[in-house]
Amino acid sequence: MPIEFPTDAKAAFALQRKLAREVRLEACPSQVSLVAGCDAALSPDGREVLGVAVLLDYPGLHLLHLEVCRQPLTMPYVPGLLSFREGPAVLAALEALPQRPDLLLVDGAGIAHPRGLGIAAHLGVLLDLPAIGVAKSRLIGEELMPGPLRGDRAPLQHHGKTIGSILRTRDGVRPLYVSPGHRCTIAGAADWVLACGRGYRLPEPTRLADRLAAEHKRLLKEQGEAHSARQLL
DNA sequence: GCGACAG
DNA sequence: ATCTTGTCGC
Repeated sequence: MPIEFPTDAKAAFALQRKLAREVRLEACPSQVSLVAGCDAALSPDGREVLGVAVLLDYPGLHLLHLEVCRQPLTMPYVPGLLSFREGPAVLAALEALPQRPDLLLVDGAGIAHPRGLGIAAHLGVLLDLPAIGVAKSRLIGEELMPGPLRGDRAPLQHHGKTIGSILRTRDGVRPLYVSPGHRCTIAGAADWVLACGRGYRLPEPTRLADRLAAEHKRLLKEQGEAHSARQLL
């Protein structure tokens, strides 16, 4: 049974507080040759979650492998409980990768979360992999703006504590909210996100996972429409 | 009670 | 996330 992802909100809260204690903020890996990225999308009918995991080489950042896993949607979107909605499908995709990555970049928050366990931290702990949360918008923390140039960063603080970085990954473009997920430091997380960048706002791992998730969803939609058309003829 | 709120 | 066209700027 998927004890990792209870459907009940009470159980989910309790599990987050428990797993948050297992998060380790240590030095990020120095030797990285494989980087993974993950994201999710909804199936065309909105009843399933498409978990997507990609494996890239480093520092080349070329796509080596793509894995897509479909799981039934069991939870509505509730801020703070995202991992219980997308986690099952994304975890399955990550576990299906042919090799274990040295680092994982996740579309979503790391420890910059109400209970310290955003989806990047949740997945990082479950897989015991160095993980980084790369969010496109803020979940918690003060909205301090970094400088306008790529690489500029401002501390993401909450209740006086720094929990991540607001990082500018492209000149003059909206910053990303980066926080460590597991086995990584706050500074190291931002450094790795920049190191995995290829000129776009999103670092390659999550950018590819993002794009391929949308691509796969579109394919499913076309297949569904073709099937419906045949039924009519 | 009133706002805020990853994807 | 998802619904959606054109449009301003490098």
